Amino acid sequence: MTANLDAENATARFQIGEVAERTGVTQRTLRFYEEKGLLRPPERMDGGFRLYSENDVTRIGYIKQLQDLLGFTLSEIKDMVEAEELLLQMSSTRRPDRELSERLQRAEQILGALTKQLDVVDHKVEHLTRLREELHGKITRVKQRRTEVLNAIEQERAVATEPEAV
Amino acid sequence: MTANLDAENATARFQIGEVAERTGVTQRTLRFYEEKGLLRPPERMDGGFRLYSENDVTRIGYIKQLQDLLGFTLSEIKDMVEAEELLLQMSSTRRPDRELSERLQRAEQILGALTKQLDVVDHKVEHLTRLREELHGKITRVKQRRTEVLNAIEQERAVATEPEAV
DNA sequence: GCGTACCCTCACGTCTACGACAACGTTCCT
DNA sequence: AGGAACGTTGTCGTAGACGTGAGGGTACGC
Repeated sequence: MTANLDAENATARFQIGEVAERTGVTQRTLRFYEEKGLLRPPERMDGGFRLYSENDVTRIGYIKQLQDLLGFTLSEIKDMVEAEELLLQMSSTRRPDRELSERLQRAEQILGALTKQLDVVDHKVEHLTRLREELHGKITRVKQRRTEVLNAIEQERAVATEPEAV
Repeated sequence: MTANLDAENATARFQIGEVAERTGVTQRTLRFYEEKGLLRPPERMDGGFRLYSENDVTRIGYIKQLQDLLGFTLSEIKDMVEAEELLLQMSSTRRPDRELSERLQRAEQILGALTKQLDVVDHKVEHLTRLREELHGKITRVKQRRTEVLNAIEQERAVATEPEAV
């Protein structure tokens, strides 16, 4: 049982400060995510310092995306990244066969999560494009009004400048 | 000075319960929005019951949109709806001229808010479409894996069914 | 004129997603 | 070996966005 040289191996590790800087989230947030199960507990140095992998860094970006773009709560995001986790496990699974039905079940589970995300994304895009149209309409109308007002000002100035003769 | 028969006049009024039901937000939330300046204080019946106009109802929907779709905070939304307010006032302004520069300034203000919104919408759409592509990719990959697993199961079954002769 | 459904204003509670210390240990460089 | 920079686990605080009663008034159909 070749120990746990699980997929990520000779890749670089970063400690929390660097990760925070690179991802733009605070150290507190990183620990918080870990505490909430959004990030698997990273490795530690002998002294207890956290060591994140490149993989973790991308996952953090993914979490931020789900949060900022889709407006998911952290507990929803947890489910999502768990699916992602499964996906990674599936891709790099070295157990060659056996438990085929289990692997199938995982695939279905991941598919479920992914299609759910896609659904949300599609809905959002749809609503946003609708909103975009509305905004466009409003903006052109306001611009119209603005030029009207500008013309009025123009006229007023002309009248004021003109010598008071009738 | 024809009293304040401001734009909304002989239109129907609804009390808070009905508005809550129609808009899908709680009564508490409606009062909260009012308290926070997101909704102008509605009229009241003699007894003090709130009376919302159709206009208010649409505005509430607008607020929800800004919150759910764009992820704005309520204080940001407040600015937005204030701009909307100005837009309505501008459209229905019966003061025919005078204060032209003021009207211009309002137009600019509204334009600012609207273009800001449009910016956010565009950014969101862009990011979302990118995310959509990623999801699509992942989904097809997982489906690929799934069919592989299904084939493997198929084969296993075939082997199991086959009589044990070599 | 009374019952019931609806509404009012406080005021405190809650949940999420962290921020901000305190008190203390670790690394690493010189 | 010592000190600056960095990290650790608590614990408490906070801002935003409401939820949840308490205690009481209002609308209106019968």
